[in-house]
Amino acid sequence: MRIITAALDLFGEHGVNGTSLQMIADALGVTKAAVYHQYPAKDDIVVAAIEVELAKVEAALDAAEAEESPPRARALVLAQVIDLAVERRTMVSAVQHDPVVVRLLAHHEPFRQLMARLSAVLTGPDPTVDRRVRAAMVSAALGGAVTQPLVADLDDEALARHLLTLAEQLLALPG
Amino acid sequence: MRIITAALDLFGEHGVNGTSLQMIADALGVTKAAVYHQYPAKDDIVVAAIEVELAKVEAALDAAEAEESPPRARALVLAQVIDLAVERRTMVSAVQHDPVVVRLLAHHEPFRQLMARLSAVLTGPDPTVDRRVRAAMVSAALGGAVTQPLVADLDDEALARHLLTLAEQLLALPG
DNA sequence: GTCTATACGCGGATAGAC
DNA sequence: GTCTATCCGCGTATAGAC
Repeated sequence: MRIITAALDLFGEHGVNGTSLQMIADALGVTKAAVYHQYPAKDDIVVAAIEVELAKVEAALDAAEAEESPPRARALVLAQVIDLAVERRTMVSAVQHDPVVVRLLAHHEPFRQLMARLSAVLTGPDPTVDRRVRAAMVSAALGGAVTQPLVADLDDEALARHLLTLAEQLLALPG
Repeated sequence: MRIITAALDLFGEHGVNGTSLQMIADALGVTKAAVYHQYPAKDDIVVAAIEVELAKVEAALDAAEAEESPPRARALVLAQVIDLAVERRTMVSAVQHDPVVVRLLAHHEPFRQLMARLSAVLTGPDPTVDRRVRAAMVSAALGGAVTQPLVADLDDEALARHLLTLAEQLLALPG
């Protein structure tokens, strides 16, 4: 678990390919071999790290899907996901687009289903093309906006508040 | 120039760290040494590749900044940038968040100025916090949304049209 | 669980011939 | 401009002792 924490920080800063097992071991003050004892291969560390983060998204989805009203479900998920992204700005944005992560996730069925659930909540029950593009934009914007220099000076609370308002506004369909 | 083209494709697929000079050389059907003859180091290839792409953004900015009306300038830039992003979906999204690229761009003054100009056009002459968050979201959304599975089935023209409408909507300030 | 030691390949990079 | 050949370091991974 300490390995996962250290790995996520390093992945965020250097990317997965840019993070060696030596770096992870150094961050923990142990040797590479000690790390290998817990995870037989580097990919296993990556998968475990992603799972930890996605578990939080899954919890948010579970709560949201218990809601009756789609707009209310959407609001719940947005608030949670935004908090997660804002809290760990660098890591979320970097890992989300990392080619290694993308490849692992594309082949990982549980993750694909999770993303499908997230998309469904964001688009609502009637996923027109317009709503799908909106949902895609919001997904990308939440993960990506948090690292923009433009908003680097905003504290977490303020950034999260603005993002939530604007994401809601973009998803609401006065189009 | 062929090197840059090949490199950009590979960077998009594997990330910068995941792309070796051997891969680039193989893609061109030459040896590593031949590549080194034109670019003394890998970083030089990365910088050159980024410059090629950013030159297109710069051209759009030049045209836009000649406009009198800020909203009209914004619309011009948006249309251009969206076309660029949609046209080369994978590459733009991957390279934009690549840790190596991010680090190079953070230390490269011409790049920083270009990004500042882009931000200025997106926020308009009065960059309130609200407008800055909107601009950050749009920046992130344009580069990131194009690779979302949600919109993978849309053709370039349709995706670009929707993105432009929604980006405009998000930037317009009925907030 | 953690260590030392080591294998093996591939990474970036260079020298020098054609 | 492109080649062959080579250097060196670091990457992942394993073996085996404590």
